[in-house]
Amino acid sequence: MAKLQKSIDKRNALIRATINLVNNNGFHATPMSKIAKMAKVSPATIYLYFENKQDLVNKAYLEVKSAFTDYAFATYSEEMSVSTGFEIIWKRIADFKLKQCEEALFLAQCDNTPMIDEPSRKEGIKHLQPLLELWDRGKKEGIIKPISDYLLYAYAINPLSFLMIMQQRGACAIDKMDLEEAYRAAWDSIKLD
Amino acid sequence: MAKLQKSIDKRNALIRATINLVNNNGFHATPMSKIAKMAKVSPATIYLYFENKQDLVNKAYLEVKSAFTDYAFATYSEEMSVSTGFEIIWKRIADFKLKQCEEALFLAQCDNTPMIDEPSRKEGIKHLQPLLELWDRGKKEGIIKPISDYLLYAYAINPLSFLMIMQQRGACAIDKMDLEEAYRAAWDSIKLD
DNA sequence: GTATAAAAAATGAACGTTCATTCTTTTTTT
DNA sequence: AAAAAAAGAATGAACGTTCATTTTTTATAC
Repeated sequence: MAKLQKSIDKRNALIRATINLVNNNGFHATPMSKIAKMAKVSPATIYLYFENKQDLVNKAYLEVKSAFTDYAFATYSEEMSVSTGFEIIWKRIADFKLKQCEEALFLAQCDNTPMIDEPSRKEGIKHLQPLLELWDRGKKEGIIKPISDYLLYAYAINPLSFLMIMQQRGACAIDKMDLEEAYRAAWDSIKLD
Repeated sequence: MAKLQKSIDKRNALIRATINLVNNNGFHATPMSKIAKMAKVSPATIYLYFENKQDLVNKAYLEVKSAFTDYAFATYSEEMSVSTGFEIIWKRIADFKLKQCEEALFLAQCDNTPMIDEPSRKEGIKHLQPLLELWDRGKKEGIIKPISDYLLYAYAINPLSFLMIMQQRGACAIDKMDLEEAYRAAWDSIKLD
């Protein structure tokens, strides 16, 4: 137990260090030596936990993505109405993106650069399935616009990524009012009529 | 003339090569030697045109950003009504983002990573001034929601970046109908009432 | 509990490679 | 023939990864 515990701590420290450094410097400007230093570990030790640098960043991506979607769907259940379900999910996503900025910023960087390899990227997308199913249901019930998931995502979810980045850079502060407003805009842009 | 012409050609070739390679590999995974090769130039020659690699990518960013905003505002004039002006600008932005994918993708990557240094990033933002002024006017006239420019941008413009990236990755194809729909959603989410 | 040996985990130094940049020479332009 | 532009080769630093050892943990015997 003690042994396993310790290993998990180190693994977590490595992932956290990776996220932090990649956020500030980008993937290729983050040397393994710095990751090791921040995680208080020898560079060689990283290779006991991960195959190589690419594997480290892929795993970091997938873990953060999982944490994100787990959080997003934690209070949602398929019995909810489409509009309630969407509101619940949207607000959880907003919460995550604006409060767990470090993780959210890392995901944004992963999604906007060639940093993550294609298989891991594909794997990451799968985690959004519950949202896509909700949208499908909404389309069948005539509540949500019959347009592609990409368009729905672009209108309703993606604006949150932009706001998160701006807030993270200190360009603006998003308050509760803003979020209420943003939620309404999101719902208005995907609901039918 | 011949000499100057030749120089500008080489400079352009270097910028284009940078954009292309950075899009596919990221900034730090794009060696000067490859940029030189793609531009059909010796690595040493790059340093006759740019101070160093950072300078090269900063200048590439600023030039693409200029091209983008020039295109966005080319058919807009301040005499137009707020709603007409917005429609004109929005559709030009959409046009640029979805047709000049290479440039647009490069900008997205610059805006979402620590690749560009802070002064150049600040400089790049200035180019959006006409849009911000239009929004100011709209707010004063009671046509546009009295919320921060960041929120307006997040709702109305940023979704286009997401769609561009998805289309570029081959995940989806955006057609004229989609764009008409997206425009309406954009306007609905920022207009007052 | 304590001593001991085998196994596992962790380390710092070293290796080979790659890269941004510079240097020296050659080619082109004036 | 002088000056400017361009080139390829060279340089030194930084990087990802591996190697040879050392330290820590685990398992076993008393």
